[in-house]
Amino acid sequence: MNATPRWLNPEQQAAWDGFIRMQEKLIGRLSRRVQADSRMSPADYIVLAKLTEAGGRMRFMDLTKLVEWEKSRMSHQVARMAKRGLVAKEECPDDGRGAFIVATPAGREAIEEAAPVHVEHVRRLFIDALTQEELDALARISNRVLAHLEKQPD
Amino acid sequence: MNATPRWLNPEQQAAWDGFIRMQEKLIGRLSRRVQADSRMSPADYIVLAKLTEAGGRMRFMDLTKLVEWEKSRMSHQVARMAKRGLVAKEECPDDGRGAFIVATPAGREAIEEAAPVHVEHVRRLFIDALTQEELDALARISNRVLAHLEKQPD
DNA sequence: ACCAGGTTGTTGACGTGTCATCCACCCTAG
DNA sequence: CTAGGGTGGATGACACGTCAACAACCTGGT
Repeated sequence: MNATPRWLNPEQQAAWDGFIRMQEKLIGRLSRRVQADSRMSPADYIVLAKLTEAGGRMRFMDLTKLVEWEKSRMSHQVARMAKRGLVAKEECPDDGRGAFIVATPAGREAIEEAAPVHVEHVRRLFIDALTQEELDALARISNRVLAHLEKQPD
Repeated sequence: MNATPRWLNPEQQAAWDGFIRMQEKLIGRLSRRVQADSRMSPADYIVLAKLTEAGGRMRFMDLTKLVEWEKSRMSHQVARMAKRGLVAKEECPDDGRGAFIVATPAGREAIEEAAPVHVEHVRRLFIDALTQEELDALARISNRVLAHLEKQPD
């Protein structure tokens, strides 16, 4: 009923399957290890990392854009992190709607403890699997795909 | 306070960051498109695909292993899919604990409709971004990481 | 015959992501 | 100065994944 759906050829299929499997296992393992070792989810980690890199105090929307998340996701995430004492919300005098997100001392302590653990796991699970040439090739490929996605509608 | 945590060097960092960004955007886009176009989640898709490939009727645990999921995840997923009429559960005469998962006609219809859409999106978002050499390189790299993960404890 | 230990599969609680919707506020054209 | 549209964020409903615990069943050794 439609002119042959153009299935993937075997090499394409192998590349896609391999990539999907690899990515699932790798991310899964890393998430579990980070969570188990540092009591922080990967989401907590990246938010706190970016926030403290930027001085530990940012407007909500700036943080959202920096991390490249949807605002609703960030809103939920920040709410949970606030409940657990990792960040705090302050209201913004300049803009009545606005909010500042601030890393609490507990948050700073958590990220400083988590960061070396995180990097060790990345090294152990990923970096150590590949040569520098392979890493370079992967970086190039990733950037190609990212560039392609940006040109692509939707 | 600790013998330098061995941060990643710039090339390693670039490879990791690029990979993570690419993988998040790519998977995110694909999931949203598949869901929007076919009313199926990626999880529905893979379960139905593997199930029908295998004849449309399998023991629960065999399906779980085939898809490489945890049994609890599969149990939840199958429950949701059963509620939506994509699969059905039958009990197993040989083993009192066991269950067969069966693709319903609606399930078969759904996967047959979704598959070409899915492959088109994979092609458009991913395959078309890369040359065959790059795809081969990525496949090799993925397999290296997978092999590395299998040797790695935890 | 029995029981110890391994399978099969479910369940509930919880954290997370998405979507749609909403409100409060800001800003600019008229 | 005011109406409308855009922006900053929050919220509620829902799908999804993980973990830990559990119930039911099978299997092998004694």
